Amino acid sequence: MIQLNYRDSRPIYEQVRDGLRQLLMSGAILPGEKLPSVRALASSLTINPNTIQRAYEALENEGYVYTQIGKGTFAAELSDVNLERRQELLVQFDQTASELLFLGTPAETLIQRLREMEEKRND
Amino acid sequence: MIQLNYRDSRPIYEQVRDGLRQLLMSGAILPGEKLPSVRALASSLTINPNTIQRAYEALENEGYVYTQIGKGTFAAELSDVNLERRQELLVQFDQTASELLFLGTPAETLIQRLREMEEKRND
Amino acid sequence: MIQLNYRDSRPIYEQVRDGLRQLLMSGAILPGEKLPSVRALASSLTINPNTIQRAYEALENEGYVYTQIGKGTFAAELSDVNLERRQELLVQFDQTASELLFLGTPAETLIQRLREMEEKRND
Amino acid sequence: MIQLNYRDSRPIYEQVRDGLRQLLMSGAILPGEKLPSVRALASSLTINPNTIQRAYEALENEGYVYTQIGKGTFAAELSDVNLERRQELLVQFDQTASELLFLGTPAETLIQRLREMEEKRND
DNA sequence: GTGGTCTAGACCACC
DNA sequence: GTGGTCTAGACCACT
Repeated sequence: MIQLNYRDSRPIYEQVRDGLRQLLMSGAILPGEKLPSVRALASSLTINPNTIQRAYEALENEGYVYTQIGKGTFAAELSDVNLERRQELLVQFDQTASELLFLGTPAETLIQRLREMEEKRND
Repeated sequence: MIQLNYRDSRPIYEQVRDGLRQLLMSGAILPGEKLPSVRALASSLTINPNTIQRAYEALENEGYVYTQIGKGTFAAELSDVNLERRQELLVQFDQTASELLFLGTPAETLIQRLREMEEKRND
Repeated sequence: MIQLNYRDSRPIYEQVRDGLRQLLMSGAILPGEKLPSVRALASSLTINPNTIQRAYEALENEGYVYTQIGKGTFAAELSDVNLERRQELLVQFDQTASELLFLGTPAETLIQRLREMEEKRND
Repeated sequence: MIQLNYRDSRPIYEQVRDGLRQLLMSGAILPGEKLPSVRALASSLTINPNTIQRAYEALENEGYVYTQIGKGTFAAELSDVNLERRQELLVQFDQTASELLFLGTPAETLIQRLREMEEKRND
């Protein structure tokens, strides 16, 4: 379900957070659906529950999930995702794209990639 | 020359690395040109030379600069920049863009941003 | 009657408690009037009766309602509301206001807000 | 320096966070000044460093402090405090004030309190 | 020496 | 059973 890479310099909770975000984006987990419990996911990834907890907390701050104490953690609606997160992504998009252009990547190459992603989403 | 932001959560050496990369990308430092010496830059930013050293090492690993022992550090040719770095950037581009699309950003918005960046580069 | 927000981090029983307090404050439930029975409210909100029970207990501790065994729960007179609750609110008022002032909010802004609330109450 | 109350239902890290915020607001810690190290404060309050860490993290999210890894945690400028925090406070102000008014507290009483706080700040 | 992350294990509040 | 908090103790990255 989620791939952890212990050689990666990114902390584990960030890898979990990003992996879950990916699952939410891919539609593998739909809005309103329950995410695995902290303990369940921890044992399935054989890491400590506290680490999962941090990942869930981070996703909640971004607006991707909400939690009901005593009930569980659930996928939120798209519209609930933070404006902050959106802005963060735009900044990152600009930085990445401008370096790619600088390194000689033709803008058309990037544009085509975007169009492909869009198509895939509409499948 | 380089703006350090101590409130930024990124470590100083990453800020220096990114700042220098920016200078290289903007054309402020041209291929073949000598970068300031480790000590000079350290004292001008009033930080530890070791921190500058780490930044230079990172840029060398990316292929943005090369070092001639006893001579100094110099800006490399574009074509020398690592394929790894290019790959890394493409992956990041895809991840960022797909999340933006997922969050409802129209592909056209991103494409327009790309076109604007390209124009700016050709000024 | 009461809006539950499952994305709110507050526990359900606090949301019920605050919602009822709001109804009492707005005059929707007048002193002496009977509140809905625990079971009725529970089924109307489709939550567990225990949760409603906790909310009613909390309001009784604050002095906002009183319970007659076998009869039901009733809205109390204003004068019966706990001094403790009043004290608690004053402390919170001071803390909140002083931080707002510290952050540069002009006292006049806060005073105007107070005057507007007062007017609304007298409608 | 900071008073912990183990009977309080608020978690310890929130009490630490609020206590520190108070110290920042009172001018006991000035912008740019270094806060005690995580370990130092932990041992002085005889609680776990992780708990202090959470408090510092929360204050950083609010914009009250910034941290330099390897250096320490420092008090930020007022202007860096989050808009979110400001809005949160306004909501709390309105809720508290309206309940106080409902309970019969004259608006003039609250206004006078505000004026006194303002005077104290200008000493 | 500083903050950041992680584990193991525990207890609590909520539903 | 679920998430939230806390402790004790450890290791790592950064300066």
